[in-house]
Amino acid sequence: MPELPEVETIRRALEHVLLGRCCRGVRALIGNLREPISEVLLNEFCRGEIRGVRRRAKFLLFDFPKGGCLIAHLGMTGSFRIESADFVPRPHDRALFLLDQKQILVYHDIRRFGLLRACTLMPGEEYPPEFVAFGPEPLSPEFTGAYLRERLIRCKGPVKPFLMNQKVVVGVGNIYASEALFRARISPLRAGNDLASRECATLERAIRAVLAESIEWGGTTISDYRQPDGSEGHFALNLRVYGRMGLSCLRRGCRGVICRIRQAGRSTFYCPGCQR
DNA sequence: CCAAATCCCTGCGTGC
DNA sequence: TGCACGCAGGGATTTG
Repeated sequence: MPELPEVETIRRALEHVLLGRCCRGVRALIGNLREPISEVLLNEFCRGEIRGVRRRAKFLLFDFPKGGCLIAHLGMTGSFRIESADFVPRPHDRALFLLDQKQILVYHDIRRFGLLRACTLMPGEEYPPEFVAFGPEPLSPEFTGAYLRERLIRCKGPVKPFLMNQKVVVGVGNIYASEALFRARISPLRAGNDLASRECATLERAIRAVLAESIEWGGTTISDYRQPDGSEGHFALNLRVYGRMGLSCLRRGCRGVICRIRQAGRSTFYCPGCQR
């Protein structure tokens, strides 16, 4: 569930709590994630002062001395929280980062689609090598209507799954792809190469707007997602199509009813009345 | 090379 | 009450 706005919300909260703090060791608990948690590598590279908490795509990066870096992904159900050193682990807690001041950063993930991986970055290397194929950040200047047009022109398939391809643009998942297309009034079924330049520009602005707005609201809490302090994000109130199957379209003057269809194995929500 | 399908995983809601 | 089933979906992998 966590897409860019949720991960960015978590990043900001963790940065606030963790920057300058010290990690003295890591403990892996029962249960592998997407790949096994290497306690050995985590203890080698994720130790000492936490010098940065960054985000790229839906990944969080924690910077440590000597280029040490923790790559974390929340998958569908991952979350971080802070506990005191004497807490009793809960079911689905997967890893403990032992901090100073008798605190522990806990990584919790019910469905184990998440990832915790330690690596080292070479001097001057901003991101781990596995990130090279990523598309631009949607809130960065590189993400323009012209760029989107250039990519869409070679896309024969429907535009909605295309927006969720991290090689095209990162951070857009199932919820915000539907929401952005609604705002741009473009049907999710349209072939990418069918979109006019104007529509690409509209779509680019819609993606930016919906993501930026959601960050302001602290992300969308659908089921598991929580901010690190346990509070919910409130963007769910602003969702206009996602999860609204059978309900009437919220666009003024539109009498349409929101449909749910299946695209590339995922639910897509849209209004056939005003998305063309 | 691209796109669609499959798999991973667990909790929850539904229907019988 | 209990159980089978479908669904949720990010991303890696497989298949077409």
